[in-house]
Amino acid sequence: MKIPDTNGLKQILKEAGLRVTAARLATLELLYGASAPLSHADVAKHLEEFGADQATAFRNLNDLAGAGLLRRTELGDHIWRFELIAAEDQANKGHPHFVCIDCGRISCLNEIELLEKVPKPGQNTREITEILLRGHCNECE
Amino acid sequence: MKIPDTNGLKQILKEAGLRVTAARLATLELLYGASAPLSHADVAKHLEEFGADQATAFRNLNDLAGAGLLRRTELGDHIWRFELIAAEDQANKGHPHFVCIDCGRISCLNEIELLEKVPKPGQNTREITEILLRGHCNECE
DNA sequence: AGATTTACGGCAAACGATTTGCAATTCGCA
DNA sequence: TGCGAATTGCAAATCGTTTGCCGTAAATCT
Repeated sequence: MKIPDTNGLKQILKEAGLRVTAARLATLELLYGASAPLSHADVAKHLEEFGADQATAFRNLNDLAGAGLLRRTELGDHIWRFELIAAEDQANKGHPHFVCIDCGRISCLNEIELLEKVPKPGQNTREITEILLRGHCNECE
Repeated sequence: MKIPDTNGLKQILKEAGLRVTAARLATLELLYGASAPLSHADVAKHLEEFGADQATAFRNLNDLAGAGLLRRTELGDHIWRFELIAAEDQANKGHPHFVCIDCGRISCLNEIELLEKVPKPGQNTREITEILLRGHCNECE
């Protein structure tokens, strides 16, 4: 994903009706560089290097999610994770996630065929909002 | 679902390698009568009438789930819920599950095409062991 | 640029859900 | 019936997350 420069990030925040602060810029920047959803703890740890507090991380993530910039998901391990809602992603519902049941790492899948395959409503399913796959990742032998 | 009598429940516990205790029998009985997954709190409240402790409820649910009698799910509200794994379900495991994030009910999908589509290992995924879909079911308007 | 308004950040304490340590009790088996 | 291991009760600890309070900084207006 293309990472906007600082001015771009400021723009994004302003358009969302949020004030531009160092913590928020750092949060957005981190998320733009991430390849999978990040937990509150991930972001908080990163922000601590800037002297920012856990509570700030939590509040900002929730604010950003509330403003529609982030998606807040729960992948089955009782930890909220946040990921940018990419422009091309806003149109559809989001991509499948993969959880490694050994190391817990989360990754994003972009297999479009899968997305198109699944959401057809069945006899029980009216609307599918999330696809989650579990298994073993390549790094856990 | 047909509810086994007390002897049947004892049998189930023994076969799972668990000791038969009053708390476990009450837990199983409650779950057999439930029409949707129950939370720890639901079960704990029920067990308190028998003088049993919260911790016992929690431990038993996890033990039963570990023994393969219950399924532990997360509906997106950060509360674990437990549901009996039906006999016919235990036999053919490996099919995708669908969780209604409104009522919590879990249904089994048997769309083979999906199964074949997904498990091809990607750059992160070595082996996929579970497919979980979340969304709204037809009965929750 | 300076004053004003108000959102935001820092810190610590509160919170609910879940887990754990430990001693006392109960279960299953010989 | 008695012993050893599994289970329980109780309280305290832990985890992820939220909140209150007050000082600070960002946006707006002049």
